[in-house]
Amino acid sequence: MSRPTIGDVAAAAGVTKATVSHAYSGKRPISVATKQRVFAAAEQLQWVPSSSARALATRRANAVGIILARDPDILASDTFFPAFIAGVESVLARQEVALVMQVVTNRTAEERAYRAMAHGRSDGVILLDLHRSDWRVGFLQDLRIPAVLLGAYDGETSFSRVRTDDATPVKELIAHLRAAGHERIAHVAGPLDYVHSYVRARAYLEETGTPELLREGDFTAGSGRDLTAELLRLPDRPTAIVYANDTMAIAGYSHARAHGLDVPRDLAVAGFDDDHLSGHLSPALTSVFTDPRRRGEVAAERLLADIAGDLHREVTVDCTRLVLRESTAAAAPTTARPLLTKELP
Amino acid sequence: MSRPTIGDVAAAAGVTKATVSHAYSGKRPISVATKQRVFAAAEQLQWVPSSSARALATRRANAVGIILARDPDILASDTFFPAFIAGVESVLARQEVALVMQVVTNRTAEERAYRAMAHGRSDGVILLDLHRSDWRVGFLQDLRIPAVLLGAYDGETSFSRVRTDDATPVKELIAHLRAAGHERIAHVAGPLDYVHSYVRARAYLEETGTPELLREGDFTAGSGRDLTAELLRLPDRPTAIVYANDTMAIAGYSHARAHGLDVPRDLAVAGFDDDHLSGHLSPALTSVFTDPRRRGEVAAERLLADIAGDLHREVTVDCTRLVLRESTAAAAPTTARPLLTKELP
DNA sequence: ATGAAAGCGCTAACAC
DNA sequence: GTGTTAGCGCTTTCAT
Repeated sequence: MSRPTIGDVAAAAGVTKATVSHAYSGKRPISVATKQRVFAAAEQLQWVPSSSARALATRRANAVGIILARDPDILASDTFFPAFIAGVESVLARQEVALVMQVVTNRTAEERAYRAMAHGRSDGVILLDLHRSDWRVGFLQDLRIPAVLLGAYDGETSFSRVRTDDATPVKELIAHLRAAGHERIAHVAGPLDYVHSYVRARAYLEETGTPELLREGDFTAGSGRDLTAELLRLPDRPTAIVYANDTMAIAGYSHARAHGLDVPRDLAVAGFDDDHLSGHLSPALTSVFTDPRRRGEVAAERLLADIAGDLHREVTVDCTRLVLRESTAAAAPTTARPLLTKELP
Repeated sequence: MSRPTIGDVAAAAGVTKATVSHAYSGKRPISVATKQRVFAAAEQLQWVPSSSARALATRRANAVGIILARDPDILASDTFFPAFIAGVESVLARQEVALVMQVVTNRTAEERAYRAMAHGRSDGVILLDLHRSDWRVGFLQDLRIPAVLLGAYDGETSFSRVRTDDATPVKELIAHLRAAGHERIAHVAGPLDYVHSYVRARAYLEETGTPELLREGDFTAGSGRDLTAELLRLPDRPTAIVYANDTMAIAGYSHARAHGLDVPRDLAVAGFDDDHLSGHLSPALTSVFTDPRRRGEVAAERLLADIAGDLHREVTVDCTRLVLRESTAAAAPTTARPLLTKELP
């Protein structure tokens, strides 16, 4: 006995396949009596419509896709991702839409994956990690598949965008540090071809006007450590550093402390994205909560709307929030303490 | 112009659909010349086979599923999950198999989701978060869909299992603490109906024989804090606590420190799962690295093998590793310092 | 209110 | 080595 099909249910209920189909979809009136017979038969046979057959017939996969062109290692330590997915899923679950994920490692595979998404695997995709000039935007437009872009993508596009204001919290952070007396404030950015990194870095520059204190990292702990070391070796070293994520911030302040600096007394430190452990570090890390979960919800809602035909809208999610903690608590030193002078707190 | 189909390619290449199909699948010999014409036509039309049509015809979705019955909030702060997915994906990517994820919030939705997986959405599923007696095992057996169980599920099943030895690192940890002089060692477990929590707790009991120092948490920071408070209020309080995950451990030691205890001098603390920030806390947290990435790879490989017909095997992944750090570094106190006596380190 | 039949785009017997 | 012809299990006209 193989899996029951709609034909089996129809036979059992003494009707045709069309009736069974309509009993469920409600796309035409079915008498209560037969409806009941159909449901009973389906229940009894444990029938579930085949999603691939339905997908073929309706040209709807009832799935949306996310393709990640990240190194699996980076994915593994990413704090943004699971929360974002959780948000996406909480919306998709309501409509019984599935999420199809694919991680790819090169451009060819990525194109093929997007093509597959457009050709039956999914009804639309969410684009993450946008580059300032992102080939995927034009590519997907050619593929004519609905897409939602996460982030402040500035290029030409008619896709829906879900943006957040990353600039404001950076500026607030700097204002906060300034108010505490800091004058030399550095920024360790993420890769600057990412729009989100770029926006944060630009906000930093607009607010401070000190490009000589800007460094481009890659979100890994290693780059956080190395660039911190570089900044602290500067003749006129910064007394505060704002990092583009918490991982780099932690690695950075660990380095500073290992070299005798006290955080926040000798060096104030702030991260970005508010990792769930950041409040538990010691000193607790000032960060910017960006509500990835909520952004996932909004992106999913926006995509479903696009798929349903309500096209091309722009949504701004107001969800970033500065979380001030000990790592930026103290007043800035009047003179920067020298590095490499080991001393106990 | 709509999306090109295999028929369009066939027409353009001057052959039939079957030839196009076979040119790609290699399931029957096609002359080099026509093969080239076919590929050229496909390339020119940008044709990609429709995955839903193929799925219907072959009864293969070329996808595997993971269904999570977790609260989205828990998912969002889970350190295991992204790394595991990364591992799964790195294997699936090679075969161009997609990963279909669904998060469900109740049993009905969960059953429906598994049924959909079995009926065209996927070719097999990976079961996470196994309970000691898990209804899904029988359910999926009835559905006759390949499945791989992650963890030391002991119930009756013919599904493949990917197990790890969680007991040994717990015992090693306790031995380590004992060697440092600790005599009262407590354990804050995860929910005991989860097999992995249960196995760890049982190992703890076998090694210590002190059920009075065992508490059942739920992996959240809140439960870590509350149960730590409870343990520290004990007349003869523990001098060391082993937690079932890092989040509870952090919350626990933060609580202890807020009440005047020094970690590790007054209380040694160890976590489990080695969150990527745990090495950067201060004191750095002793934990057990469980290589979720590798387990994801093995689970995916095992599932693909099951799908391919190589059924029902049991794989043990030897990947857990004790990571000793400062939080368990110091010698145990000869007498436990009292709680609530605020004092500076 | 229901039935009959024609696809959706592919694969797989079965021919030759 | 290639063409022909049925399906896969649904949805959706077109009838009645």
